[in-house]
Amino acid sequence: MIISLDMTSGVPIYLQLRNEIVRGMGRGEIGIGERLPAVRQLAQDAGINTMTVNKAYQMLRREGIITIDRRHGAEARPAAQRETEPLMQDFRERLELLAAEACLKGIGREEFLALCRKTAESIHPYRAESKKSEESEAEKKKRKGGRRK
Amino acid sequence: MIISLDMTSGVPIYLQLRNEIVRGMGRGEIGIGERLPAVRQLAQDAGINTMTVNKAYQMLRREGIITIDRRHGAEARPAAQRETEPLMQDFRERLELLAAEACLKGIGREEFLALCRKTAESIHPYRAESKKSEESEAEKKKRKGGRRK
Amino acid sequence: MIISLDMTSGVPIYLQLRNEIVRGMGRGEIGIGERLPAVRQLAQDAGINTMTVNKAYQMLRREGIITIDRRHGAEARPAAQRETEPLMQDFRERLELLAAEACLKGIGREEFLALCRKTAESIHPYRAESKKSEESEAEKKKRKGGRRK
Amino acid sequence: MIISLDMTSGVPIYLQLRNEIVRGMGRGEIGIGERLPAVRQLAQDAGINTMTVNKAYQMLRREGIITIDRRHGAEARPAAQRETEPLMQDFRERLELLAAEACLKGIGREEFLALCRKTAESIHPYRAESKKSEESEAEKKKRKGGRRK
DNA sequence: GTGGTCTAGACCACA
DNA sequence: GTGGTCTAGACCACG
Repeated sequence: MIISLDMTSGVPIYLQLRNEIVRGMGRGEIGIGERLPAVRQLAQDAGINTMTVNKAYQMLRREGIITIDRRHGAEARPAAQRETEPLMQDFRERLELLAAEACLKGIGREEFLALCRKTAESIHPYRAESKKSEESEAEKKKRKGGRRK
Repeated sequence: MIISLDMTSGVPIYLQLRNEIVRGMGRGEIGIGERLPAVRQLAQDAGINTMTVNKAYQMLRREGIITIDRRHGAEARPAAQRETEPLMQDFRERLELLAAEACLKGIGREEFLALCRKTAESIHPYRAESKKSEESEAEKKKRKGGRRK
Repeated sequence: MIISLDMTSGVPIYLQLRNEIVRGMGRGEIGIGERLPAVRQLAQDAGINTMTVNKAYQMLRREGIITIDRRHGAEARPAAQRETEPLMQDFRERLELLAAEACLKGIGREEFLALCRKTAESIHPYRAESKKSEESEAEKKKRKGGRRK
Repeated sequence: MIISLDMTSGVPIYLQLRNEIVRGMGRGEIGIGERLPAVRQLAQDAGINTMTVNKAYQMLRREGIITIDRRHGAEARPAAQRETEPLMQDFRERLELLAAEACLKGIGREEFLALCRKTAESIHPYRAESKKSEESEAEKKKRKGGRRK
C-alpha cells in the first residue's frame, strides 16, 4: 500500500496518514482482519516520527476502524459498529459540502452522480454487494425520506 | 441563513464559516448574485472577529465563489469557472475518503449511493436541471425568499 | 479608447482608471496635446462617480502627465519633465520585481526580454523613434550613467 | 538579506514584504531550497506583526513561490510551475503600463530597453542562462556595480 | 457605508 | 521549535 503524504499541506500529517489508511482499506489494499504495519516500520518508511504514526493509529482505534493489541499490533477491525446519528449527520454535512462545491465549480449534477457511482465501485467491499439487494435498499431509502426530524 | 459554528471544533472558524456559506449557496438560501452580509455585520451576528469573517470571504473570493466589490460588499458570483484538473483530483480524493469511511462504518453501498442522490437533489441549482419540475421549484424558492426574518 | 475597469479588483478604481489612461496614451490612442474626456462624461460612460474620475485626473496632473485647465479641461501634456532620480529608482524596482516574478514563474530570460521588446514596440511614441537614433541613444545613455544629479 | 519597508507607503506592508522577498530571490540572495526566516523572527527583525509576515508568506505559498512545511518553516521552492494563461496577461499589462509611464516621463525607447536588459542581467538565475558571455557579463556587472553613487 | 490592514498578545496543534 | 488561528480594537482608503 502506497501512502502519499504532503509535508507542505495544511492538513496535519497524522490526519493525512489516517485518511490514507482509510482510503487504502476502502480500496481493499488492506483487508478486514489484516495487520497494519508496525508503528516504527511505518514511521521509518514514511520518514515521519513514530509519535505521528501513533496518533493516526489511536485516532483510527477511537473511531472503531482498527483494533490495537499489544501482541498483534494494529489490525483492520471486522467493523460492526454503527453509532448512527451523530455519524450520519457528519456524513450528510460533508457530502452536502462536496456537492455544493461541485455545483459551484461547474460540475453538473449528472457528472457529480456519476462520480459518486464510480467512487462507490472503487470501494472494494462495495463491489461484493450484488445488485439484487438494490430493491430493498430503495425501500429503506423511502423510509428515510420521511424521517427528516 | 443560519450559520452554526462550533467553537470547540478543531476546524478553524473561518473554514467552518466558509463551508457554511458554500452549503448555504448549495441549498439555495443564498441565490446567485445575492449579497452576503457585510463583514462587520456577520462578525457581530456570529460573535466572531471581523478578521475571521474576512478570511473566509477572501478564501471564497480566491475560489471564485463570490466577488467582493468595494462598493457593494460581497455577493454570490454569477461567473462560472472550471479549473478541472487539480480540482477534480481533490474531489475524487475527498469522495473516495467519504465512501471508504461510509463503508467501514457499516453504511451499505446502496445506502451510500442513495445518500449521494438525495444530497444532489438538495442542491438547489441541481434541482433545476430536472426541467420537468422547474415551476414547482420556483414556487418553493419564492416561499423561501419570503421566509427570511 | 476603451477603458476596462474591474470593480472586484483590489486595485482602487481611480488607480485603475489612471493606469488605463496612461496605457492608452502609450498605445497612442490619446495623442500628445489631445483632450481627455470631460470628467462627467467619462464618469457616466464608465458608470463610476465623478469624484473617482477627478481623483485619477488629479493624480495624472500631479505626475505631470496631463494638464488641467478650467477652459480646455484635461489634455495630454507635451511631456518634458524628468525628475530623474526618485523616478528611476521606482522604475528599477518595479522592473526588477517584474523580472524576478517572471523568472520564478518559469518565464525564461530570452522570453522575458522578447516581451520587453515587443512591449516597447507597442508604445506609440517609441515606434516613431527610428533605428538611426539608436546610436545617439546609446551615447546619451552612456552620459547618463555618469549623470547622478 | 535586507528588507526595507516603508510604513508610510500606500502599499500594504505584507505586500511590500512579499515583493522584497521575490526580488531578493531574483537577486539570488535567497537561493532555491534555502530557508526563509521564521515568521516570528522576521516579524521581530522588521518590527512588524507576525500576522503581517504570515500574510506575506501565505501569499507566496499560494503563488507557488515558497513552500511552508510545518516542521521546517518556509523555504524557497524548487518546483517550477507555469500557469501561463492569466499570468502572462497580467505580465503584459504591467509591462505595458511600465513602458507607457517610462515613455511619458521622457525615458527613451532604447534607454527603456537597456534598462530591461540590465534588469534581466541582475536576476540571478537568468545570468546562468547566458553561458557563452558569462564572463564578459560578469565583467559588465562589476563595472555597473561600481558606478552606483 | 464598505472592505483592507495592522497591532499586540494570546493560545493551540504539530512534530 | 514551528506555523496557524483568534481576538479586540484601531485606523485608513475607497466611493
